[in-house]
Amino acid sequence: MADKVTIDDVARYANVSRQTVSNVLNSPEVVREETRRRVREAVKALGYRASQAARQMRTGRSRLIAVRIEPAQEDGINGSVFDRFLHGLTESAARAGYRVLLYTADDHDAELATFDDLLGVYEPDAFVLTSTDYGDPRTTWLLEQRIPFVTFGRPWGVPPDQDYPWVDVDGAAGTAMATRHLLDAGHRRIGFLGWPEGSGVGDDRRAGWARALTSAGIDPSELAELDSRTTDGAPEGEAAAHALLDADRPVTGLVCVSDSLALGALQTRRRLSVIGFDDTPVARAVGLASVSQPLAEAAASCVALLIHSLDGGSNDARGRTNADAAERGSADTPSEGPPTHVLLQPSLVPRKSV
Amino acid sequence: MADKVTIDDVARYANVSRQTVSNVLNSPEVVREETRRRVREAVKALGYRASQAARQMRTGRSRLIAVRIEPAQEDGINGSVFDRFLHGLTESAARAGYRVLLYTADDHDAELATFDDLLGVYEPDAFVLTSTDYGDPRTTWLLEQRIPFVTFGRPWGVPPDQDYPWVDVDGAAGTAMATRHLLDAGHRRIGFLGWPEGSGVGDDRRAGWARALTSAGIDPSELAELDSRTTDGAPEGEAAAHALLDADRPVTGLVCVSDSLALGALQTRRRLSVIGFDDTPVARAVGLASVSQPLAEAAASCVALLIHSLDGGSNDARGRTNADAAERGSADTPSEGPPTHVLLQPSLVPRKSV
DNA sequence: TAGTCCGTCTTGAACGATCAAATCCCGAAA
DNA sequence: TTTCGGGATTTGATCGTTCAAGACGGACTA
Repeated sequence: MADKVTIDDVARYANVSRQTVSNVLNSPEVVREETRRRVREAVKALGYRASQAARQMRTGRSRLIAVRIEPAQEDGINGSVFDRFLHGLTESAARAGYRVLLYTADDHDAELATFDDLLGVYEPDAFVLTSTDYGDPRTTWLLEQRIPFVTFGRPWGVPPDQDYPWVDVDGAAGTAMATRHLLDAGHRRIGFLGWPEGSGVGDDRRAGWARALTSAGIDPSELAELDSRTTDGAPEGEAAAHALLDADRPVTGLVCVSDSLALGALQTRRRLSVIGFDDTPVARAVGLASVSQPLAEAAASCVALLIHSLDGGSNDARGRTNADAAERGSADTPSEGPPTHVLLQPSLVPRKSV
Repeated sequence: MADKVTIDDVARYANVSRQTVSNVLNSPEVVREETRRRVREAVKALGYRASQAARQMRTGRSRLIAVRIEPAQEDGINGSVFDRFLHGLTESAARAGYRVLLYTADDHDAELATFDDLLGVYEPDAFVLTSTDYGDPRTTWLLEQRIPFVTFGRPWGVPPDQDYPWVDVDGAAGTAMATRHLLDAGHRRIGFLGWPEGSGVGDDRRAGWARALTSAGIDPSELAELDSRTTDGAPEGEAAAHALLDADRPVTGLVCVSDSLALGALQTRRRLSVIGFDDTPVARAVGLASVSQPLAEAAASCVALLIHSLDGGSNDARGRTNADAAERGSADTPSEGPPTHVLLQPSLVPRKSV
């Protein structure tokens, strides 16, 4: 393996100084056309790539984005959601010239300690947080330290003065879409299999179902007997589905907050149309219709928001997310404004379960 | 946020020189006890942590381990295996003072290019490769460049002169265990639902099933009619299971090469004991017995092997894997010898499907 | 003709750590 | 008393890059 090619090697080869090479790479506009060409040739000929470590020493920028990898979920089959998000994140980050650094943490306190540690040692430029919850201490801490970050997931119940950039998928729109799909197929008794109250994500998805039913003319008083709350898991879903099927006026369709619960509902083997949420691999495997989150795009949006605050918005076009499909939230000034929010629309994947 | 604490700040605070502080951290044995204590206090008081970038410039070591994150598997429900492995890797690496850097690549060629790119820019100290296949160009390239790496998965069909460290789980032992479990339960007609020939992993798992049946006195000529090959997926598994159940002498038990196929077999709703492979979340969800790979330990072993070749084996005890549970392969000299191989034993998770 | 400006390029310093070599200090040996 | 040895500590140089300031030269102006 040839010895490391440094900027001096390139400079010598192109008959210019270090700084000129550096300028060609970082501020090409200050270098004369002809020189620029010569330097670029030298770079290519020698296979030069700037050492990130040296660059970081001078600029203080590591081009690293830190993400916590969650332990495989004990409670369901939804682990692959994070997996796909992480894959998208790695890909989008790479396109923008960043890399993803992983860390783990068992709880919020451990995570704060890890923040501090990482910042002291590897100095990541930003963090991406997932599964934020009510009163999450992590966002507060990062805001205080003025460390750039984005969350994948809206801030449920965070005081509005603590605003920060986030990306999320409109869960309510997803369940509403699923509900409408069942309505269109002729169903009138459409139940909801959800989590216990208190989960921002879960309550949001329930709201979408309720909204769709109400605007279809279903009497709001009817909703209570169609609604069901249980912890996540296939056995729990099976039990809850049985209860809804054995009621006086049984349901004929079921919108579920997760594929785990939906899988349980399918296992009743009763005559029932079921739609799950997250389009996990198991949904594909068993032919379960499901609401699919645009995870690759969510990841791309996260990167785009980060790049915006890191590079001051002057990033190259390659790293941009498809903004057409994104609904910008609050009426921010497009540039230089307060943090931006991106709410993406999910889609329904119909399969034989409906 | 306080300004960055440098080694000079610590030196001043403890009334020693830079180098002494550095020595306390890297070669404490050359520093006098009393000085060591004073420096350690200063480090704690100021919250000093060595900048990785500066350290890397001098030492050439990045304390980064690069891993490719695989796209969510299109073909099954086994994605979570990689997920859990990655989690374990991150955790074990952190314990040993390393961090995991992610990258993606669509094919082997793209991956080689990414190797080169990463090595030029971020200079990871090592790579962890997963899903290696016949004649994998990546291992050859890394060996040529003398870049440390480990693979999770044995080298199937690699010339013996290209030896390198690997960690794997003994799939044959897993299917043999599953088969014995069914034999013990009184089954005599135990089929195998496997992948088409040509996959190292798949052939190995089939061999374990065959071995267990043969040593239980089943006539080897009987195996052919118990064996079934199909591509991965629940529908494929369902079809194949039906075929085995509708044969002249139907099977009563089924050992499967994956949870996807096993899930399909369960969907036949016939009287049949089924055991899957990988203990994915869906197995837990539907009560499918499955062979479980010790992924956290596999990850720990990967890190241990890497640390061995990176730090010359002189790593601290914290990062060690539990070597008791590991069977060392070939008779290497423990230290300074050729690459080490670790073959781990899976375990059977019995559930209501048996 | 001299002065000013501007575009282009070069030089010196700095980022924060470690390596290699020099220095200091103290006790033992000559 | 001087010399030597060696443990403990310090000093100077270096890794590869970018920042800040300086140098150069031609054009334009006064």
